[in-house]
Amino acid sequence: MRRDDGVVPPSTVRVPQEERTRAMRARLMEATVELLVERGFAGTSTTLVSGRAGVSRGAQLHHFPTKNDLVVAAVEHVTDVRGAELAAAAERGLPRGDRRTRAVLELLADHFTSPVFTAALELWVAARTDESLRAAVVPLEQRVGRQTHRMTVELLGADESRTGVRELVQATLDLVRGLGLADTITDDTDRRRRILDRWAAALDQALAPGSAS
Amino acid sequence: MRRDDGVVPPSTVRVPQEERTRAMRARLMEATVELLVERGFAGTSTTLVSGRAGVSRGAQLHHFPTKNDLVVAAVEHVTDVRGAELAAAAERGLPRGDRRTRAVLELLADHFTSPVFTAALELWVAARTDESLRAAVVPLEQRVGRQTHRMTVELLGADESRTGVRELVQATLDLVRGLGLADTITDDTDRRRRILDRWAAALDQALAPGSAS
DNA sequence: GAACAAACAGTCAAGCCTGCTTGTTTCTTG
DNA sequence: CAAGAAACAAGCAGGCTTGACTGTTTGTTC
Repeated sequence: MRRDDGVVPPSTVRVPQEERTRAMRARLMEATVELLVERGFAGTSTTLVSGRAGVSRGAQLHHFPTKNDLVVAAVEHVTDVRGAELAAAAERGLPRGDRRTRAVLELLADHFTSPVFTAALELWVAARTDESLRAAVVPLEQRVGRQTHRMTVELLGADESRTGVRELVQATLDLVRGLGLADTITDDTDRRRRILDRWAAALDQALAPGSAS
Repeated sequence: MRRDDGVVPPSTVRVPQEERTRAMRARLMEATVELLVERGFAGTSTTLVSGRAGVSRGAQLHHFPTKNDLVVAAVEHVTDVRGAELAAAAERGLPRGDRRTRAVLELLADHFTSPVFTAALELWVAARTDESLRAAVVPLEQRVGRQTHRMTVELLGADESRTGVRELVQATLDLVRGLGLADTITDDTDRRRRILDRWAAALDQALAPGSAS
């Protein structure tokens, strides 16, 4: 038996157990997302996850009794992380003038083509035909959806009190979701760029203070 | 051994073998789509398909040597059928005036929330992580995508020679794809209606002869 | 420092899925 | 009408996955 294989801190070092537990859960969830992206939901066996995370099978089953528990927790975890990253990126630098809308769309499109989206897609599709999974995914999705919507409204500086504005923002999010889906099996970057260019123009026109719905 | 269980024509009746073969393939493909919708890709075992189709396992393997062959053929089959239905529906009745755009969107949205879309979604997601499956799905998807695009342009009466029009049509299709995805785990009918109302307005404004990109 | 609880490691059995193999029926061709 | 080829039926074996079980180590509390 080797003691130190470079992954897990050797037990001779005193580390608070709570901290180790947290790290172990994090490794499990991250390994899960990686495998979700690489192999899809069905291809993500719990054995594979524990192997990649460097966590024993027993420990894994202790933290996440079932595969569904593990996968839902993993997607929720990375979604939160990614949401924070997105907010930070928006905070850092967004142009102020008429190029702002386009920049926001770029940010959203990046988000909806990231590994996080891919993992979430796998989860959605799996949840469609798995009752218990869906029960966990639907509320998660609603929460994340509302959050994303709120952020988009803010970034675009849209006035939701005007009729139709809310729907336009939602349409924008559904559009990037559709674009994200198209990008999963084919590299769609060029086409996406042109579409977003055009949609940014249409959006600016529709959101402009002067236009009526 | 029962002879006539009401599913397969009894062999005492003389039916051209070519016809029986065709019917058997059709039953297999239809059962595949049904199961794809009900249970997802991973849940669609070949045994289940042959059972539901009333076809022996040997016959199934004769027609479709692998699961991938079967699934791709099935989705292609229903896609063609559905495409024809859609064209027929468009042919029958579409308003002429300013409500035409909205009606076209309705048609598209119906298409992208139908069982056919669900089955195709399962196939896409599965193909993402299965090399051989993707090799078959990508060309199929391109063919269908181009066809849908062409039809949409025609139905909308859009002038693709103008810059940006092509991109708006594509955006519309990506939007309904995104809406279709959202509809798979939650009933999204009301929200979709409002979004499409608003999108139709934006589209009419952007496609109007007078507007510049 | 001793006892108790939680976390963890490794093994195992049951169940299922895929596709191959063997044997039978039906159609076609000379 | 006979023989060969194609289509079809059914069973089966190998491989994999899931989650449960048993025993050990680590941390906490009195």
